Amino acid sequence: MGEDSTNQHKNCSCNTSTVFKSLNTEEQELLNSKLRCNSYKKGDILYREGSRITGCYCIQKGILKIYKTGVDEKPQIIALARPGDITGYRSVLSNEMACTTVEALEDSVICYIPSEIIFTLIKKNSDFALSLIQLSCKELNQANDFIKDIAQKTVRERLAEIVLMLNDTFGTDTEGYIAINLTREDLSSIVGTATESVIRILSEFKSEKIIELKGKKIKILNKERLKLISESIF
Amino acid sequence: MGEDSTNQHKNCSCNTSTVFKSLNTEEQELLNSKLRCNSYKKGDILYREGSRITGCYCIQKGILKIYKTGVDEKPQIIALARPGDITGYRSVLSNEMACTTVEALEDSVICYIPSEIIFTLIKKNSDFALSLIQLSCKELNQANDFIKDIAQKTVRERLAEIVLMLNDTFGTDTEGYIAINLTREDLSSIVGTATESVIRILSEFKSEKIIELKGKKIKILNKERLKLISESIF
DNA sequence: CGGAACTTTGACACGTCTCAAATGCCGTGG
DNA sequence: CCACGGCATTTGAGACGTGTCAAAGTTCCG
Repeated sequence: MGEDSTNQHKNCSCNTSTVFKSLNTEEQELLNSKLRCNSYKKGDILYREGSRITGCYCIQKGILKIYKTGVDEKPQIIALARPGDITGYRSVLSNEMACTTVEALEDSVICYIPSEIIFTLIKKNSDFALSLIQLSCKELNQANDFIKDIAQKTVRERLAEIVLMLNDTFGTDTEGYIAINLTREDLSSIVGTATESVIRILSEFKSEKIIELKGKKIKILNKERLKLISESIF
Repeated sequence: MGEDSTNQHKNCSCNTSTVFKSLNTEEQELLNSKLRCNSYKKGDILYREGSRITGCYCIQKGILKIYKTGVDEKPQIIALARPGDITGYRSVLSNEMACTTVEALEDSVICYIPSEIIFTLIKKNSDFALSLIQLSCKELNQANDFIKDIAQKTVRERLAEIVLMLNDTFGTDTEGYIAINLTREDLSSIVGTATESVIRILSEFKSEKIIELKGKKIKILNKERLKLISESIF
């Protein structure tokens, strides 16, 4: 994991990623001088839950799946990360072991940012610190929303919601299919249900002409309907 | 709500609360000069989901219940806050509407801290900023853990877990009962289940001599057993 | 081309929710 | 101080959603 280690600072999306946008030129150069971009192949693990990490990761290309391991080693996907997102900052800033496992869903290019730089930038630039706070607050709110959903909604409603979220987050390819390849198992581990339930409900959606399926790919045909389902309105 | 508004800075737990511990004397005085302590009665609402808040709240005395409103107005409790905890900082820092409703579970004394002070302190003191980041990261991790639990564990397991959490967080009175009064409905809204399910499982625990019940009060008799249940080990 | 991993379908069991009704508790007002 | 009404708790019965297990079909990739 992590072969092809290079220092190709140019065009690193770290500089334009929302949390880093508050850095001035000098600080950006400091950041660039310490970055290290690595390539990962589909299935590679960036780090595992419980391991110590010494920096955080900014995605340049690819998609990461971030999960916690539950009962019987069953994974619960907490988030998906795409280019521009950063991960690992939580454990770095709290100086704790990683609380999630992070795995590449596709071949990816990821920038490694050593902890010291993060701490230095927080000290130097309070706007950057504020951006980080806002980022974690945003994620916290999303997490709390999902707790509400998973506690109150049916699997069908949650699945509708997740499909909409994937569509908004990852966009669609030229044919209109959502631009992310998730196994049914991954999907079930996001929704918080059994793989078979995801399969059954997806084919219900299909026969109701709400979505179209081609292998792992999903295309939304009736976004309005999906939205109503996700909001428990029939 | 919020009668008895005074400026009794003395002994305000804000100063010793973890996030404020990194302030120097001068900064603490600045903070104190802007605080405003209010009393709230059981059932009072500090603020509602969707409303704009202009500061955050530090609990001196009492317990707050923090919840989101879901389908059919059904509340989902996201957190309970006790003396020393602060709430509302998330919406303040992101400059967004409140994403939760906060209600006093008991008669409480709460310090109001205007937004400007928080922003000023972040600018002046990067350690304070770091503390805030760490706080939100901690809450984020707890939220993610709970997502994993609610997605994978049974109601029985989650209830065991919540009872243990309440015991650790709020301690016990002289008789050994957990020092918090929650209705069965509140409990169900934390665990994410129906009120009747909470009642049934609590009486199971009781007949299995794992807990003792006296009205709303719960006393843990067999902590080890409860821990095993919460970890899906039979 | 072969094997492994993933997907799909069916049958079934079980946990949990819902609804309904009875009981218990508590504060209010007479 | 007691009676009342309202709210919380408890218990039961039944329905429904979801998880589990098993087996067959399909896709993917070396």
